[in-house]
Amino acid sequence: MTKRATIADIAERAGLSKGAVSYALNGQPGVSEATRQRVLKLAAEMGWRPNSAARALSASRAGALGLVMARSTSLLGVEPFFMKLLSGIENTLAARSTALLLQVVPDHDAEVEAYRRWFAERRVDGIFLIDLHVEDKRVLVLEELGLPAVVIGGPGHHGRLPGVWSDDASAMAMVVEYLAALGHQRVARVAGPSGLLHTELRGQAFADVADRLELASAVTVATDYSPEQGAQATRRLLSGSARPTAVIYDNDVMAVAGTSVAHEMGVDVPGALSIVAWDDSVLCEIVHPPLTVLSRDIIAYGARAAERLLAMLDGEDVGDFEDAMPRLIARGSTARPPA
Amino acid sequence: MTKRATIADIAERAGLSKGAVSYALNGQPGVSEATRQRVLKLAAEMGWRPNSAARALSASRAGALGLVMARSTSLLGVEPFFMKLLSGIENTLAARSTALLLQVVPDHDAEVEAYRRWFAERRVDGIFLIDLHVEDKRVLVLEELGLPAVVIGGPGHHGRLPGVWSDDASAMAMVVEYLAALGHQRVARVAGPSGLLHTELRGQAFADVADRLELASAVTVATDYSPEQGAQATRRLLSGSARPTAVIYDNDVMAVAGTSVAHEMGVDVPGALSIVAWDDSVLCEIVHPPLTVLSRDIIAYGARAAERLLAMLDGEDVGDFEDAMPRLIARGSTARPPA
DNA sequence: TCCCTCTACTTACACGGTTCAGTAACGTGA
DNA sequence: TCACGTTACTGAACCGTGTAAGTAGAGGGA
Repeated sequence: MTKRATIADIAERAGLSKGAVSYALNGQPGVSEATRQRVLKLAAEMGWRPNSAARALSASRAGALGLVMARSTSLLGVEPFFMKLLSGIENTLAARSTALLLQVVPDHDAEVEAYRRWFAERRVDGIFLIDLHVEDKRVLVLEELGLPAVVIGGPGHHGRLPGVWSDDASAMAMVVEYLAALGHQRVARVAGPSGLLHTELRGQAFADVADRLELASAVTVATDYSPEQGAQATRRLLSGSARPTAVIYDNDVMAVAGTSVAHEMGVDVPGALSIVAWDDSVLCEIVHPPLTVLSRDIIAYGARAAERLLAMLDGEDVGDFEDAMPRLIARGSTARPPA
Repeated sequence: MTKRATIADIAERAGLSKGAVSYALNGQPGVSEATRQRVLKLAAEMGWRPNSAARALSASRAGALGLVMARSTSLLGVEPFFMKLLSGIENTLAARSTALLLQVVPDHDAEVEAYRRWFAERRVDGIFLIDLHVEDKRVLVLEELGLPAVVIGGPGHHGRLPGVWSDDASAMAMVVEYLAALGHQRVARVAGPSGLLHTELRGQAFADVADRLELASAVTVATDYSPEQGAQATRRLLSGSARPTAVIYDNDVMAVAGTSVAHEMGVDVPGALSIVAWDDSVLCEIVHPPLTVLSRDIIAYGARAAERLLAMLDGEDVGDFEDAMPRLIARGSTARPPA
């Protein structure tokens, strides 16, 4: 059982007062350079680390940020997106030795409840808000509480909170233009849940570009992001009379599920059907054929969000941030449509 | 901007001292029932919640538990296992309003560093240790620090810390016996990283049961759990002269990757090759054919671990816990071997 | 010599909750 | 009437840091 040293212990060993030791440790003026070095050396020897509770109490700063994931248990963890985002956030936070509090809840009501509790208990200094919805009530709650937050998602619907997003509309245009250039006239889209802002933005962009390019058909099917619904949507699309020759999936797991359904129905990919997945992951590379994807650096994306939230807590006036546009990585799942 | 009430605010409004209010709020004797009700009502009205830092400082208890994930970025988030485990842990913690601190690091050295920091800063009261290795140095560090912890993994190699595990050896025996009963004589195993305890336990069990059943061949290929290596291992196995007729994969994503490789090489599943995946997920259900799996209730598993860690912090003497044996769910990927 | 400034500290208090040691007020039994 | 116990509180100390305010001593200029 290791003992944990306090400032008082160091002060006693150094023959100084607690105050002087505190100044020395925090790089504040008020102690001589010789004393400072002596104190720092002593503190390192004794393995001193500030007690986070004491510091939080004194500074009225928790030294922690919070992230709540509202996900039904069935959807949980099938998408690599979150773990990558978390990893990116962590990289930045660890460097500033700020902790991350995580909570998994079933819905937005529970999420709001978690925010209120964290706020009232002063557990966190700020929040990462993910899965932004259209007219998202969570934004209102955070604004009302005055709890600093960065919204991962946008543009729009994030109120006065700074947002971080990637340009989904342009990316969607790029994909559809690419498919049209290959000769596809009947393009379908297997979308995420309809309340989600980026689902709506992509949907709008999809309709706009299909209109502009005068495609013969541009159908959208809404899902809950789960592979089951992705498979089901694919079955429906491939069973219809005017079967699409290309399908764009809103996430990687649905694209993998869709590819599997195509096999099952004897539809050749990419000979008879081209497939594009939004967000890359190892999954997309190992299915047969490997999937053409829209790839983002999600880890960097998380890091950007964390940097902005930290800057916000330092009193900086941070604005919105638009990440680099997703890259289109063509693999084996896209080709010219059948003649 | 909502204001946060303190005990002093309540005391003033109630015309009492801070001490009396504290007794009333915590159900301690020393106040009349009438006063207690008045204080509780006032506290609810004012939206009072204990300041976690103040309580932590006073009680020398952080009110938080920690979990560190040591994973290389490429492996990150492809396995549904962790999110389910987290969800199970959270369910239990939320009920006791204990927070969970999460950190993602690249390796065990960084993980140990995180433990030391959390301990020195008094940020957490306990730790969930995951991915137990053979002769795991993290166990030694936690024991040395005297930081309470529950080890998710075992049996064995978890020192004096309580462990929570599922009976992988019996499960492995069950699967191999099932395959042998179908008529398979050449069974292969695509395993996880060799240092991991459950990889070793499963490997030992695999060898034992193959021996006992006098199988013609029982090869094991080690991987890093990634779908790439799963695919590569499958290619090697299917290219050899004495090709196996059944393969057991240590996780779901490698099994999916392996199925894809079989398609790519024109090997029919399950006609020419049977496939079994360890740990179920939606992924296994949506590939073609759906995979026969070993299924565990991972959410419940996480909940059990959390309950035990909380009990430990309450001073109870908790022992080890062996979870229910994984269930074998036969789907379309297993059949009699070719004649 | 006196006064002023600067350095290098010390002292004291605040943060918000818990808890221990009093202490009035009241009832009770002899 | 007094000793005694109980109830329902109050006041103060404590947890470990951070920081504003105060102070001794040195040094310098007139």
